[in-house]
Amino acid sequence: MSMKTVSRKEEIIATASRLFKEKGYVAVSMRDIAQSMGIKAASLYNHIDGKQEILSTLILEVAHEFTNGMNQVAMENTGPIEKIKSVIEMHIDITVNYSEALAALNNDWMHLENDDLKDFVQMRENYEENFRHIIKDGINKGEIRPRHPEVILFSILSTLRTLYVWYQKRGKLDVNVLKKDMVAVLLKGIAV
Amino acid sequence: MSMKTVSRKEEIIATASRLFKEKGYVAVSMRDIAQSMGIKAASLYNHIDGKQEILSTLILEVAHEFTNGMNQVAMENTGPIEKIKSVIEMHIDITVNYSEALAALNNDWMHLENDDLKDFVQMRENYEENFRHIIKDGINKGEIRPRHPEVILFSILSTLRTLYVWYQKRGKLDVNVLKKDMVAVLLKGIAV
DNA sequence: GTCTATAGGATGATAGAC
DNA sequence: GTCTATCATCCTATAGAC
Repeated sequence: MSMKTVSRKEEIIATASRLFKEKGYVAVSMRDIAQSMGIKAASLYNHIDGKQEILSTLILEVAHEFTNGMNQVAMENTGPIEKIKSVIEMHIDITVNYSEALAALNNDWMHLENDDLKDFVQMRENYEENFRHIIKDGINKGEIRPRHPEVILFSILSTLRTLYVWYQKRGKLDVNVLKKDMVAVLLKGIAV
Repeated sequence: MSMKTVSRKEEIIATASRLFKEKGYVAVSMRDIAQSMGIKAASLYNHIDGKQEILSTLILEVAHEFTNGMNQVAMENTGPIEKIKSVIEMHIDITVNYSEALAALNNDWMHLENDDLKDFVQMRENYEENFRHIIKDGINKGEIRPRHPEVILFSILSTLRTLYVWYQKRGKLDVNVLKKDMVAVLLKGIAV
């Protein structure tokens, strides 16, 4: 039985995530990150290549989680409504597990460079396209109301993507209550 | 009959808004803004006090719009559902009119300083508190389903606050169609 | 693995000429 | 109202001692 060993690199990335969440990637300096760890900025470079590597490691790890999660849902042998329910729950699970990294993913992805940027944008487009397909399928099968698919897609995704902000602020609601209410609100609306 | 005169200061703020939307406040330099206008950075200071003034002018103008809009809705002599409908429509109207400034309001408000920051946070809290009150009132009166009020509040607000991203990306849907579908989706959900 | 020192460049802002 | 020149400061990153 061994404790999980947190490498210095992982520690740097975790510290940076917290700072990025507060001020954003560009406004956080290597000195800020180092100071938060009680060392000097130059020491960081013994463990990482540079500031960019922190950002791309942080973002791409979570982006892959979303991509994998969505691909699994797309392959489920269930109906559209059940799939959307799965997407919502998957999104909530990832939010809870990676809550610190989600700010950078949502707000600082445009500061990725070269292939990292391309990969991220591609994954994001695929994700949305998968979701869009589920919604259109649901409308065709009469399980989803015939509203503009983009409005439905955008409405649900906005809520899910911003969840990390509220999940922290509101004293961490119970995950199962959150899933239940969120699914109900997004699927059934709020009006009686 | 005279054309609206756009002062140099307004031009600076409009240019900055566009740049802030792409890269964020911190990543945009005074040189970037000046170059976009075809002048040198030093010339900007003849019209504005500094970079901070651009940000605070930009954000606080829109923040006041939201505050005034919400205060008007709160004073309406109607029921909770009608009030929420009004909030949604008001939010869409402001999004359409100030689409360039909303990125900074949503993503860069933390870079405001001193009283500007305090004022913004205060306005935002009041706004949310007004909205929360409408929702709780609706639940009490049986017009809104008895879900966790924070989930309802967060779900609607997230969608409305992110609208500016989608409104631009999706080739500017017709505003009235958008209002109708958005109200329907948020109030009645998506499931048949 | 951390330090000090520093290179090399970008940044916000000012002074003063035109 | 815009320019050039410049200051003081901050930034990422590297070199080399310990």
